[in-house]
Amino acid sequence: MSGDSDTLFRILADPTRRQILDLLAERGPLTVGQLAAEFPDLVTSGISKHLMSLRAAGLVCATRRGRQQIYQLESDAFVAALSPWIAKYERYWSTALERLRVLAEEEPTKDQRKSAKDVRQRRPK
Amino acid sequence: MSGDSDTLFRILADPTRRQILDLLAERGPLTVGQLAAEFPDLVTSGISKHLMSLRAAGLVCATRRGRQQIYQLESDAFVAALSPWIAKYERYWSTALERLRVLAEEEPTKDQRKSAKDVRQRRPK
DNA sequence: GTAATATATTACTATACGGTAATGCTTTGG
DNA sequence: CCAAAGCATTACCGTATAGTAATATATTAC
Repeated sequence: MSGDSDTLFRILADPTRRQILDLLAERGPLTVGQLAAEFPDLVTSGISKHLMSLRAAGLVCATRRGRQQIYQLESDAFVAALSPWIAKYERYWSTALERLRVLAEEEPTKDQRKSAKDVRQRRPK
Repeated sequence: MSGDSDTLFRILADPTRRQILDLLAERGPLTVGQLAAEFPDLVTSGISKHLMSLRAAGLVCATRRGRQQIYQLESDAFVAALSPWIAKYERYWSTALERLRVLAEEEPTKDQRKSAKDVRQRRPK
């Protein structure tokens, strides 16, 4: 059932791992050293451990070149792993699916969100 | 940066919280007791704590009716919180976005993906 | 009024997990 | 061959957190 979602979301829970996925997604295949260079506060072996987790989850794959490993996003598996979960909320997404492209073309750095708290549903007595 | 994604994915990391979101998404507003009834292995106060977390994250909201609280999905905030992250992988999704609807229109409950043409009558040996 | 129901809160425990340091294993370079 | 580079693996530690039990608070029922 959701047995696979468990590992997926456990993997995605860590910000370092998410950032690794981000880097691989936007910059293509990278070695462990190149990835570790993006995390000055972390030790290389820590990055390696994260990469092993991502690899075990099938979200990335690696090919050796000499003494270095080149990691890259397993985009198909990545999408395939998340799609079923997202599909469960399809009716909520559907209105936003078109906005997704718009949102991607606007600057994604700024994070201004309007408060959705004011839409309080009132219950008829 | 990704400061808000951190809390979001930390919330989604727990399978119980994800299931709560699922229930609210597919069955509409529910009370704490109704939700707790879906988790026989857990104590009600545990569910209440999860609901507090979800509430603090803005993913659900609650309205009181007498002595019971009715929780419901904050679908707008939910979509708004996830969209920026999903948008980062937009080019990987784009090929799958159309498949999302197809995937949602197939029965999402059953997870048998074997071809139905081989299902013929079983013959005892 | 009192008792029972429905939820929230607190204190506590156990486990999981991210991080580091140390070590090991290949591969490249001299 | 020897040393260094690049990465993986192990052992260990600190902390975050999911779970429970107990208690608290508010509302309905009697």
